[in-house]
Amino acid sequence: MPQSIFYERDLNSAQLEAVYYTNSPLLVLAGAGSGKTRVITYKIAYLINECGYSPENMFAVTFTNKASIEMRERVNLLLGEKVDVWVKTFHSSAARLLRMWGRGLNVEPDFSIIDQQDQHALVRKIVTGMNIDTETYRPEKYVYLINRAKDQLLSAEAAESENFSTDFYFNDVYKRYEEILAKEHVLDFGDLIFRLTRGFQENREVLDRVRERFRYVLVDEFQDTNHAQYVLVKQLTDSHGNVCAVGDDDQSIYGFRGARVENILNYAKEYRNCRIIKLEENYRSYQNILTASSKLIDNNSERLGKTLFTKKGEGEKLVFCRTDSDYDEARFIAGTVRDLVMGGEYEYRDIAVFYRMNAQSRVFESVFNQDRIPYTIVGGLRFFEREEIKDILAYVRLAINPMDEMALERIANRPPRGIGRKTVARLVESYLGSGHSILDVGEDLDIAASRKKLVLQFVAFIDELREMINGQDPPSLLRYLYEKTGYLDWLKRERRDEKVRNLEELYNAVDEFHRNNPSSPINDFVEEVSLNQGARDDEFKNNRVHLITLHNAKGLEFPVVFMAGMEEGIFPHYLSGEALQDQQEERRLCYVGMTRAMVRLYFTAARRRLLFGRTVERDVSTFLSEIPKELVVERSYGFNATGYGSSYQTRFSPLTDRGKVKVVERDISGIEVGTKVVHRDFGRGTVRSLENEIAEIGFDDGTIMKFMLKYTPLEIEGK
DNA sequence: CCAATAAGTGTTTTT
DNA sequence: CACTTATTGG
Repeated sequence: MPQSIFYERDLNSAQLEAVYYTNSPLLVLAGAGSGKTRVITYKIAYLINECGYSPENMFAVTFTNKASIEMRERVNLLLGEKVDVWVKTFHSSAARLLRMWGRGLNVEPDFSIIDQQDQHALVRKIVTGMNIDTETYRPEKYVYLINRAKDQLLSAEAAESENFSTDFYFNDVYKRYEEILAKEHVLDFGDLIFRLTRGFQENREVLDRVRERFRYVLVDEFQDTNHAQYVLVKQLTDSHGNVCAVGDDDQSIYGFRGARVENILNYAKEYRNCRIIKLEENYRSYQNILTASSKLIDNNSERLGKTLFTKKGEGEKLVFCRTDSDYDEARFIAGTVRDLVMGGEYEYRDIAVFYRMNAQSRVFESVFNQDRIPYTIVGGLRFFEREEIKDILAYVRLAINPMDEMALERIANRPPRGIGRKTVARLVESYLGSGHSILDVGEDLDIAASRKKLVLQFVAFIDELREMINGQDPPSLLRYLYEKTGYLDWLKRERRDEKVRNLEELYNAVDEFHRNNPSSPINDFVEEVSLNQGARDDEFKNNRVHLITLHNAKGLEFPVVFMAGMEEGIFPHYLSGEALQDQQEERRLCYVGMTRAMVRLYFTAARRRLLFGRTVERDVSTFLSEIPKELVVERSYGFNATGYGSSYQTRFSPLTDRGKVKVVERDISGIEVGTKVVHRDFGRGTVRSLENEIAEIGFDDGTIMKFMLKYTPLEIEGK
């Protein structure tokens, strides 16, 4: 029984119009914090409850996994049950459709998906193989160009005839790259969209079937679509025009991966009768934050132009603090976080620190650890990008797709089993090279007998794994894989404790996947992971400060936001390019960051910063000079400042100095090595060592910290 | 033929 | 700093 939804109560008039309007294609220009997710979710509910669409007719597409998870949750909440609405990222929808239709869309149904790391390794191999100098002809440049070509729906042949790149070797590299991918049944991220649009073009019946199913399409963050994605949306909708795109040109921050803001403009032109609705009331931030961000973004030209307003009051002034070093910057933020939380008004989870580069998170990690401030890093070195995880998954990949040479090369000798580079090269040459899979390797293999035995053993194991995929449940398969390969033992022998823990965590993830999807084969897990869907979703459950890149922060909001590293060269980043387009994209990124803040917004900049092993001096970011002075108060921190400064350590480190923490000695009986515990702020973990009532605890997310048990808010799990 | 060690080099943002 | 390549020793 669908619960009743009070559209008039929950939505303002512009939002309401956007939800109710169904007569033609709709473009919603939604300013930051103007309730765009609300519009999309209510519109889905409205279409289902009032317009006769069924849930499986709906297709809502987003860019990030985070956004899709959140939207799916909100749709389910609104409709009162788990419904079969497709809410997915572009890439995972494309992967799913390609798998569903397989050869109907001219792809091999067993294809593997490679990420940028794999792409890079492959291109490097190609370039080396061509005997070109990798210094002057850099693999990362070719990866970039290939990806951009695919965003433009340009095959290797088309790229050549259209003179896509003037690089001397580009066309050769791209062609060779495509040959290898085709031979190995491998697709990269760009292919997922490219091959789907091409498949639709070549097989109209399939496209018609898909259109019959998806009768209404909603696109979130439309300003981030690239050409290929734009074409895909058109293919799906131009027959019926049931499409609603939501976006904000001021928040376009993915130009570097082919996103085109112009799509927003073209959309209105190309879809005749397109209706445009602007959402301009901001529900998130106080006026000062809104004014400051508006003034900043005013410096960009070529905007569609929206005027955001809020009914909230002025609110707090923004704060700017210049520190001597990056460490002081982190200490200032840590101290302020502590003050805010001690003040009782905010919790750790209300606070976020934004930065331009992942590398900046290190200092925060170190200082926050010292100061016992619980934090979580969003993005960064992702769990599924770690070496050991990719190794194990490569075994599964190879078992699923025995043509996958990249997977083979990755794990043939991990753990070391006497199958080195040369031997692998020979295998590749005589089998994969001639269209056979690794499973075809037999006695006729032309290498020394001792080595041949090793290879045949390895092949037999992969074959065995392949059989298990259908016969065994994923967790058992994984456990068997750990043991039979000796991978886990190898790591233990090498004392790579963290990697061992990560493999245990991988097992847990597979186990959880299996519980949630009892009938799904491990293939589905691998696919989720390949598309980075497997991101742990418990991030928000724990009460922690969020450390997050500006790009990852899009779509989120926090009462308190720190924007760190506001220094020329870092933000705007010195590699972002001189072109006006690039500068403006950096400014939009700054705008995105600022508009995440609800109540308090802090900027920090360090005079000196240790970057890549070198100390560099930097000026304050020009972006700060674009914000009206009267909205900002300056705070100082450092040797000459009062209050904080170099005396910080002695003043702050014992918690009791602050006078606000009651010290109660805690009962520590029952805690020993191996005990599973729950920390008030840090969540679940296991005691790794215990000495003089000081315990070292390894938390589930991999962080390790030491605590004096008497003073630590710790419970034994389940007690 | 393979693994461990030393020297050298280029550093964004993400599906 | 982290990651790749060159060298040496097993």
